[in-house]
Amino acid sequence: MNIGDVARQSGLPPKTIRYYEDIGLIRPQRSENGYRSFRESDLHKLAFLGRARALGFTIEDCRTLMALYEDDHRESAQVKAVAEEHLRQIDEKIAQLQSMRATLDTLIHACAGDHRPDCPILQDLARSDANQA
Amino acid sequence: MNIGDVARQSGLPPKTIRYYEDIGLIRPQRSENGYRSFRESDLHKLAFLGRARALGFTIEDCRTLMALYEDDHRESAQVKAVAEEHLRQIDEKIAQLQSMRATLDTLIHACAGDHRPDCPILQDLARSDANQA
DNA sequence: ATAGGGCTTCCAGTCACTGGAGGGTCAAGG
DNA sequence: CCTTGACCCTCCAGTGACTGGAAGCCCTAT
Repeated sequence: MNIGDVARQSGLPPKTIRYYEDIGLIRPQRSENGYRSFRESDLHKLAFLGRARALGFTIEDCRTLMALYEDDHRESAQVKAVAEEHLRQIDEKIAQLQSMRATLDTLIHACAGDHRPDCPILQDLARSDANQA
Repeated sequence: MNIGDVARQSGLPPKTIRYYEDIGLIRPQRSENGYRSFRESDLHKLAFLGRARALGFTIEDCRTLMALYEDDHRESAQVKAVAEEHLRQIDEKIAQLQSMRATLDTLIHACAGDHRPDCPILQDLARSDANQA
């Protein structure tokens, strides 16, 4: 399979697939003409990577998860630990975003949004106390 | 005021302040020794920027918001539009994260997390259907 | 022979900083 | 007067995970 085929089948752009080879996540063979030649196992790995990335795992997490996947002597606790740490980080980010969202929503509702210059949003951003939240 | 003073007062690292000058968000004067010399108005702007960034606005949004802040003929509708667009993006991101979170949480709960290799998390990542969600 | 599509590599850019090297400035203490 | 330490300066490179584009080769069909 050429890169275009695996791109279609894995849903990943060719650029991304080349990048994954660059950073050593996959090692496709080469045809005589220099084209990358992907086996089923490469496609499988790319699909794995695509799904792990879709769950928000970092590339380094993906590397770890793939290594665990290919390690017959893994313990599921190792996988779970990676996933739990990631979940914690997601929760943190969600909390951050929700806090921003709450402030922003309040400000937006306080703003008339008309032709006049008076604006509570700008007033809040420009307020002179030191509170960064 | 030197950069250290404004850093302490604004809560922004000196590096960030220099960066903001680089990209034209502020224009502090210079002392004879070459040091940046910040006026109250610079400090005010930096505080404004810090708060806008804390609400998740991009640098380009900050630029727009600062311009509006300094424009006596602004209409609050312009500010509100920027804020509303940003809110939409935050909501999108929250939704994405919550969807990841849900999947991840399910997988984590399905995983024993013991010394055995069997792991529903890896099984899911390696499943052979094309569903990327 | 040429046109098109696909493939290759390499370089640069994204976003918003952050770290570090290498060096100048200033006030205080010995 | 010298040194120490805390400042400050610029410039370059790196972060994460790609993405865009240029320049050029390969392959098939007309």
